[in-house]
Formats: sequence, C-alpha cells, structure tokens
Amino acid sequence: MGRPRSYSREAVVEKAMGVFWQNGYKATSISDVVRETGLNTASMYKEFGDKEGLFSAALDHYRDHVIGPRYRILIDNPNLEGVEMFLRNVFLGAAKSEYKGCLMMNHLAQKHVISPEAAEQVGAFCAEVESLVEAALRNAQADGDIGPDKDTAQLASFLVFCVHGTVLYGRHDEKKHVIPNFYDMIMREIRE
Amino acid sequence: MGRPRSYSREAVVEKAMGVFWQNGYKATSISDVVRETGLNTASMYKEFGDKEGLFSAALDHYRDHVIGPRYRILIDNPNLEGVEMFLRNVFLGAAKSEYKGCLMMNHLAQKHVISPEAAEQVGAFCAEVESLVEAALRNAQADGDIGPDKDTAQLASFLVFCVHGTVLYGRHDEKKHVIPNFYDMIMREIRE
DNA sequence: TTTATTTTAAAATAAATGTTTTAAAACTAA
DNA sequence: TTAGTTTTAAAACATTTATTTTAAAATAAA
Repeated sequence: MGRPRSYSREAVVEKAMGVFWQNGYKATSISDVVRETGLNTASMYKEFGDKEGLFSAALDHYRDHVIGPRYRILIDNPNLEGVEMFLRNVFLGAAKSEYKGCLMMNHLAQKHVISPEAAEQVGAFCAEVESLVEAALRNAQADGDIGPDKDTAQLASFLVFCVHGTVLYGRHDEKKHVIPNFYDMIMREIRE
Repeated sequence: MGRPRSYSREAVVEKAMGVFWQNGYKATSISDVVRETGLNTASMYKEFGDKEGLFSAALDHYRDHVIGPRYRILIDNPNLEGVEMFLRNVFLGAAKSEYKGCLMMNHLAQKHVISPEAAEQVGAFCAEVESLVEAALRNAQADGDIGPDKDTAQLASFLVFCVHGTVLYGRHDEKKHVIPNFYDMIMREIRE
C-alpha cells in the first residue's frame, strides 16, 4: 500500500556508483547523484540513510555486479591459466582511454576520508581477490605449472600488488601503454 | 616598508603540505590549513592566490624538500646499486605505521579533481623519477650489471609501476608487511 | 608627526554541502 | 468514499566551503 516508488534501487545504485567511481567519494555531492539518478533527496535518504550508506551500497554493487565477473575467471579457472587471464584482463581494462581505475582501490589513498565501514569493504574486497589468486596458484603448483618451492601466498600478494600498481600507473595517459609489457615479467616471476 | 609579515612562506607551505598529504586535496579545507598554520586567510590568499595555488606550492615543496633527498640516491648513485637503494628506501617508507603514501601519486586517482596545473606537476614528477631510474639502469647495463639485451626504459617503467603499487598496497595495514618480500622478485626481474 | 604602505585580525559573503521538513500526490484496504 | 500509508517534489535548514572585504595594527620614508 502507499504510493508506489518510481525508481529501482538497483538502477539508482548503479548510477550512483558511476559517479563515485568517476569523482571519488569526497568529490561527489548528493546533488551530483540526484542529478545523475533523477531521484529526489528524500527518497535517497529514506533508502540509504546518508551519503555513507549510499557509498557503501555502491561498493557492494561494484563488487557483486561490476568487478565480480572479472574475477569469476579465477573461480572458473582456479589454475595458472586463470591467473594469466585475470592479469591480462586487468591490463586490458587499464588500456582503455576512459580508464577510471578500481572503485575500491581508488579510495585506498583516502582511507580515512570514507567511513570505517566503507574502508573495511575496500580491505575485504582486496583480501578476497588475493585469496582467489592464491587458491589458483596453489592449484597451479599442484599441477606443476609453478615451482614446488614457490611461496604461493607471497606470489598472490605480489600479483595483487601489481594490480594496485596498474590502478595508479594506469592514470598516466601518456605512459600507461607500457603496462601490457609487464605481463611477461610478472608471470615469469610467478612461474620460475 | 609596511607592516612586516609574521610568517615564513616556507613554514606555511610545509604545514599545508602535511595537511594535503594527510587528507588529500579535496578533503582539505582552507580552514584546516589556517588552523594548522596559524596564518590568517587574508595573508593566505594574498600569498597563494587560491586553494589551488596553495596546493601547487605544496607539491613543489614536496618535490624539492621532502622527496627530493630520496631520489637523490639515484643521482648520487646512477647505477644498479642506486636503483637497489632507492627501491629499498621506498619499501622502508611504506613499512611505517603512519605511512601516508606519496603526496603526488596519492592524487593520481583524483586527477580531474585537482587543477590541471597540479595534475601536470604530478605527471612531471613521476616522469622525472622514471627518467632518473632509467639513466641509472643504462649505466648499470654499461657496467654489465644487467643483461645487454634488456630494455632499460621498460625496466624503469616497471620499477616506477611497482612504486605506484607500493603507494596503494601500503595502505593495507594488515598486508603491507609483505612488501619487502617483493624486493628480490623485482630486482631479479631487472637483473636477469 | 604625518603619510604612505603593507600585513593582520575579524567579520562578511556567497555558494555548496549534507540532511530534514512540509505538504501534495498516488496508491491500498475498509 | 474515506482513512491510512508511502513516495514524491519542493522548500527549508544548518554547516561548511572558498573567498573577499573592512578596519585596525605595524612598519618606513617624508
């Protein structure tokens, strides 16, 4: 009963996420989001509580619907080939001219500007990616695709470290074209 | 003639830089800077023009007085040992509990939030570091410390890429302790 | 001492920010 | 039809923001 809502929560979150991704949390105003989504502030606050709640919902949406498919590669291929495809995919994304980085990692440099809850979402996301990579590398080791003496946890950390590097280095429009060249270096370091 | 100024420009810039480093450009208000420096807004605006001018001065100060000494290692030791010391130094900085990243690279994810001039300062700084590393690696190659078939420009890019990775990955308080382990991996990739 | 000049402290401004309130609109159940 | 409920549109709110103005304070030269 009551007046029916004129919006879809998911559509609103999707657009809000886009604004946060583009501008970052602090440089995004509620007005920006209202303008982009067409939703009024009252409904916005009723649905999400406050700006932090909206950002938190945007982070969840990003994990579940935007970046999820990208690291699904690691779930579907929990082995060396999966890791290779994953890294190629990350590099491919960074090559685009409109590259915006990663909504999560973009906010690492402003960890204390976002809410503690959001900061934890970011941390948990990165940890999750790392553990997926590690699982794949453990299998790769069992497959004999990487040396038996290799520390898979450390290799996984290094790979995610390089993803972080991509997120930042990929912002140099004039330099990012070299990133794909790092693929062989990184994979060699993992294999041998 | 006229009333003598009660502040030292350099001291003001130094403190302002600290606030920008801690909070980032967008999350730093002039009030924050005024509170920290003790300088009044009128003198602030007379000296720096506007917030962007102040930030620009802070970036210059960072380059010339804070981070300069760190990559002076590369000037004083333009060879493989210099590159090794430089990287160890970067990793050492990230190990600190109060690690704040790099004032320049911290703002790469918000390149369009800062002024075009500031964005250029950031880009120029990173390019400068990279060219210093490359010069050192070219010498290292001449010294026979790295393979004659190695692409020194690409290796320099990779090293700076890893510095970018450090700046972001170093924000994971629970994970950053693994970063020093990457030293051997990266240097091996450069050497062999 | 006066005048000119510059900095300072403090107040003022205008716009933007995050958030809340008010009242009208759109629906359901009685 | 009415009463009850929820969403909406619009305005209102208090705070913060970047910036400017005003007037007092501190100096040097005339």
